[in-house]
Amino acid sequence: MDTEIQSLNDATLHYLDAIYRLSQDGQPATTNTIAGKLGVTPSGASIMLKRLADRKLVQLTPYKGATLTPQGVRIALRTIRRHRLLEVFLIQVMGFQWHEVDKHAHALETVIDQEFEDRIAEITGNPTRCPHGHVIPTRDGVLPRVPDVKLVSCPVGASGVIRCIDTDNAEWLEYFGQLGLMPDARVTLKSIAPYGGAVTISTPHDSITLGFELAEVILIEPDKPADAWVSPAGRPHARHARTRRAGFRHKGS
Amino acid sequence: MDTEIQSLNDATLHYLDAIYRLSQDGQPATTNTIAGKLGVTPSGASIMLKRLADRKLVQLTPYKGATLTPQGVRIALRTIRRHRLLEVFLIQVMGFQWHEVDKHAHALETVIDQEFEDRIAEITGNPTRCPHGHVIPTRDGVLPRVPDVKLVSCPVGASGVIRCIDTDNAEWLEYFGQLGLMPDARVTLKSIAPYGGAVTISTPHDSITLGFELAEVILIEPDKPADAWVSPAGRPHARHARTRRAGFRHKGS
DNA sequence: ACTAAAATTCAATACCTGTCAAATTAAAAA
DNA sequence: TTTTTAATTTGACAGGTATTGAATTTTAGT
Repeated sequence: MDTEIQSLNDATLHYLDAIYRLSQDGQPATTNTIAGKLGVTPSGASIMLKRLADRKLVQLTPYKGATLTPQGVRIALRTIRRHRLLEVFLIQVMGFQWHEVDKHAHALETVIDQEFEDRIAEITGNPTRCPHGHVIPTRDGVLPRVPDVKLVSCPVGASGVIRCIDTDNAEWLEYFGQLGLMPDARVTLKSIAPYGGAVTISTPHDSITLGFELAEVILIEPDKPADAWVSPAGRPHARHARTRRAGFRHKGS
Repeated sequence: MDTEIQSLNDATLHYLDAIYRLSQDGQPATTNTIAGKLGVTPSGASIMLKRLADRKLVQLTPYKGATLTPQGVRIALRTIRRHRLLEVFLIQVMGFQWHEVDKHAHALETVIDQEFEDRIAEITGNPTRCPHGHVIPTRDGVLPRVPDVKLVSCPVGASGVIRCIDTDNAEWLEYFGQLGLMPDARVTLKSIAPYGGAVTISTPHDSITLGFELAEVILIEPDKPADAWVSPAGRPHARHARTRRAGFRHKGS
């Protein structure tokens, strides 16, 4: 009610956007990663973080990192909604390719207003996901939960439907596009070489091998819920990798 | 070659845009009018003008006014092209109304890049005029000449086709829209009350009376070229009101 | 030509976002 | 625990755009 998005400028919105995405894993966003994502020096980011904290948009613990306040989250989700709606629009209406839209959406997301956002949403048919599969926050600022899991955290043999290619790297996206690895594609995980090695996937047409780093950004909705997966020893896998550092533990119990 | 548009920021582009349009009548744009158009104080505009002059984008004569350098013109025309293409796009593709588009185009014109401009041009079919009828500069920076003349500078009885409603006042535009006074409408000038009084116009359907200030923004392409008009005394009218202050002289000789 | 009014510029200052280099704090290694 | 390394913050400063209010120049009126 107090701080409204119209009164904030590009820089602020981009910071909030970045912080939101970097802290989605539960960990606060660090000064360094924020600076990296925004292309400024850590000093610059540090100064700006303090300013945002003064404005009660972020919760800052010096030397530890930043999280958004509820205010900050609201604004970040608004910007993220605009970004993702724009991406849909840019592909659907303007004929851009999916690896081109992020940069344009980034430039536009901070200058469009509510009227424009609403118009885009209407024209594109109120989509719930962006072209890469990220969930679009609703108009009233809710980010719906989805059952997406990392392909590489599924057991070998698992199959499902790609829901999201979770990267903003245009080159990677172009490559994924060429391979047909995009939302709605069916995939089966064939093998993962140990210690971050190559990942082999099959689609109805192909067998594809990717580096681990690349494969890691593929999110799927598995045919069987994660709960049903059973490890060789007969124990169910942990549902989320969130609370622990890695998705897999290679040592028993 | 030297100063490229990508390296310039919003403020600079908006200034160049404003100066271009204010100096289109041949007179340099004054500090005051620039400030007024941009919503800043004259002091602010003055400072900025000096900065633009340092960058060789404007030709500044202190206390007299500013004109764009060829560099400045190039950039202004680029921005104006983007603005007007965006206006077409906003109506044609996004369904906005013609009195709404100026503000959105203004916000967007400085953030889109060449690729985006080209895409819009293509989608909208490379229009030559914006929805209000202003000529769109070509991609290589040429503003085509058109035979538009002020309706109120035509002799009573003249008729023609509206080519441009030359204002960015949203309320006026909405009103003109309601009256059907927009590009392509046929009109005949019925009367002009002297000393800036009411102007009466007829369309195929209506007879409309407007205040002089409002009527002044209507530009038409007359059925007969201006050269053919003959004043009561038998001498042809001046072709352009440019070199003199007013379109009309009420005193003889 | 002289004065009053209007337009313009200047001076001092502010805000925002950034930089670099130095100081500080936290985390990791020995 | 001490030392080394990495991450973060601070300080000093810059660039860009604005403000207000005072000084100046131009224009218009008598």
